[in-house]
Amino acid sequence: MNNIKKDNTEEKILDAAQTVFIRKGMDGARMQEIANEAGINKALLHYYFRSKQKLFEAIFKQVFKQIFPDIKAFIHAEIPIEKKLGIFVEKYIDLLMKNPYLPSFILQEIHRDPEFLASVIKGQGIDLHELFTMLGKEMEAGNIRKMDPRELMINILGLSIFPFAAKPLMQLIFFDNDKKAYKEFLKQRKETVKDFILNSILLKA
Amino acid sequence: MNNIKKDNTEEKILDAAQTVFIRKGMDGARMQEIANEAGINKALLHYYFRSKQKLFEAIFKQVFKQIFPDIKAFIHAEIPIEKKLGIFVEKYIDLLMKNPYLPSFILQEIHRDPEFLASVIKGQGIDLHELFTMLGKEMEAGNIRKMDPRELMINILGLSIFPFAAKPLMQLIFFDNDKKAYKEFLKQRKETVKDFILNSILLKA
DNA sequence: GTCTATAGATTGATAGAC
DNA sequence: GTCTATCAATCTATAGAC
Repeated sequence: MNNIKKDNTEEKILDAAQTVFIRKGMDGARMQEIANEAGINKALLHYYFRSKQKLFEAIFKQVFKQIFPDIKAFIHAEIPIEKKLGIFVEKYIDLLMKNPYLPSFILQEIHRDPEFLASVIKGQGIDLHELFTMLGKEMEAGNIRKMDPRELMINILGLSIFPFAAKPLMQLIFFDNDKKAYKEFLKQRKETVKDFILNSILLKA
Repeated sequence: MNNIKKDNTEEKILDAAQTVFIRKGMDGARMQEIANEAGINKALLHYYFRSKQKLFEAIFKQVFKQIFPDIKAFIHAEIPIEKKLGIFVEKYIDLLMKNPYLPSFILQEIHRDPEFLASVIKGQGIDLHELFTMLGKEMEAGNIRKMDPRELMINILGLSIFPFAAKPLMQLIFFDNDKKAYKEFLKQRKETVKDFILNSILLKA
């Protein structure tokens, strides 16, 4: 009963709005284009969602949840730290390969309306305390190099996200605009990013 | 004679346009706002630059040059590779600290109009061949771990750029929205990013 | 609930005086 | 070169019929 794709109007609008907003951003998106994408009329958008702003906020919240993968599940898993980090990187890059336009959309909107971003984050109750203490323990135990855990997290995110956020530019200057080659490169990064990080932080016995 | 700030109208327009376009992007920027910022009238914008599009293109080209620092100067310098990479990272992060909104602006626009991006890059004649062969030689000589030089470059760029591109989000979730603390964090990254990279790629003798 | 038609507001661009 | 006034196009939002 769960996998049956709803094809009621509200669902169609949400799907269409997500597509258009991610591609064009809040400023660039047009209600007409969203209506076309949904195969309905412009007025219906305002019937279901009061305004462009409200529709956008619904989409942003929905999309934003996706960039916080389910990390709690494996923070306390009984596996070595290098496995944990490896799984995180793989899951994250997998997510980005399925939604390659997500990073640039988020990066754009967090600058456009930081106050709204703050309200969304508050509403999500994101808690990174557990993550940091877990990393701290691994450093104390001498398993990984001692460093600011926030630095480590931002490095992991940067290495994973940047090639997607900057795709058109990187593809152009480093891969001669060869789409296939760049896609292959991104796929391989599930391994190379993992190696790059572990080579840097793992303390060789 | 060189440091005298031109205060003719064209210069004022270019300065104002850069400020507004970087803050709002092409779609979000308004000609009225640029005119206000420049302290002149809207009609004058169209007198100097024919259209919003032409004005934007002038700004983009101008801004884009800044993200390609003068690397040729030190590619062939007679210093060890770890020094070279260190200098590159430091220079790049310095540049970003002076222009913190540059990354998000570029990332936004390369997605919005990739064809224009391609024309700009062609016009700049960017050549990375020398850089790659230099890195290749260092790998052959056993000074750094063997890897795809494009991968190494993208990792360096990602580690340097991402914390600026994602500033509002990172500052919020990792630093409790403490502006000062995040700025200090970014400053320290001139060292920590360098360490993170060298720890990963340097082959210990 | 869904549509057509249109109002109301914003904005890029131009005309014309000085 | 610079300004005021205004046009023309675009876009969000609403009114009203079905």
